[in-house]
Amino acid sequence: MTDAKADLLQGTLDMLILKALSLGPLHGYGIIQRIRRMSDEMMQVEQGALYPALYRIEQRKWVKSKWGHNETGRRAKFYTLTKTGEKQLKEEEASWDRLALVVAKMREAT
Amino acid sequence: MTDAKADLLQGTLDMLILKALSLGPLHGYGIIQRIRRMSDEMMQVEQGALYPALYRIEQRKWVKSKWGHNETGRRAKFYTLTKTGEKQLKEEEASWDRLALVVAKMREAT
DNA sequence: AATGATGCCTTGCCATCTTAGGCATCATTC
DNA sequence: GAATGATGCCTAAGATGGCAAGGCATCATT
Repeated sequence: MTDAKADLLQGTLDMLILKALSLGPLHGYGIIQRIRRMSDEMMQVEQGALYPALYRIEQRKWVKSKWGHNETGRRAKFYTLTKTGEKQLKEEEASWDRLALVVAKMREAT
Repeated sequence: MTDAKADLLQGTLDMLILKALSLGPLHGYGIIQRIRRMSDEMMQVEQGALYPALYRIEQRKWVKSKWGHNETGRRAKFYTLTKTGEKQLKEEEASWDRLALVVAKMREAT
C-alpha cells in the first residue's frame, strides 16, 4: 500500500517535531524514529535536518533540553515541549490547515 | 468567514502556478489574480515570488511563454502549460497528497 | 497633475533542507 | 579479538526558493 516516501516541505519539520514531542519527552534520535512510526513509515527525517531544527526551536523556547540516559543507560539529550511550544504547535497546525484548504479550493476551482 | 491569509510553504508555489495555468493560458499578473480567485481570496502570491518562479518553471519546460496582448490591448507575456507541465502538476499533487497523509497520520498517532 | 491599477522585472536577504561528513559507545557477529 | 551496524551527538557546504523592496512603463480615473 503506502510505501511511497513523502518529501518534507520546507517549514513543516518544526510542526512534526513538536507533534512528536507532544506525546512526551524524547531525545533527538528517538524523535526521528517516533516520527517514522507516527507516519506509518512514510516520513524519514534526516539527522542533518533534525539537529539544526532542534537547536532552532530550543532557541525559540518551544522546547527545553536536558541531558539524561535512555532506558539502556546511554547518554542522550532529552527534549521536552514547553507551554510556548504547545501554543506554537497549535498555530502551525492551524497554518497548515489554511494552506491545505487553499490547495483543496484550488483543486475544485474552475 | 475565512479572511485569514494562508502562508506559502516553500515548494508549493510551482504547483499553484501550474494549477492556475491548467485552466488556460494567462499572463503573470493575471496568474496572481487567478490564484487569489481560485483560493477564495485566501492566497495572495507576491510578484517577487511569482516572476522568478515563472522563469524557473519555463527553464524546466513546464510552461512556455509568448508575448501578446490582453483584452484591453496591453502588452503582456502569456504562459501556457506544456505536456511536461501537466505531468509535473500531477506529480506535485501526488507529492502533496503524500505529505498531507503524513500530517493526518501524525495527528491521529498516539 | 496625481493616483492607482496593470504589467514586467531584478536584487539582496534569509530560512531551511540535503548531502556528506566526523566522532563516540555498545552489542552482535565472524 | 575485530569488524560491523545501530545508537547517539554534531557540523559545514551547497542549493533552493520565498520575501521585501525596489525600478520602470502604460493607462484610466480623479
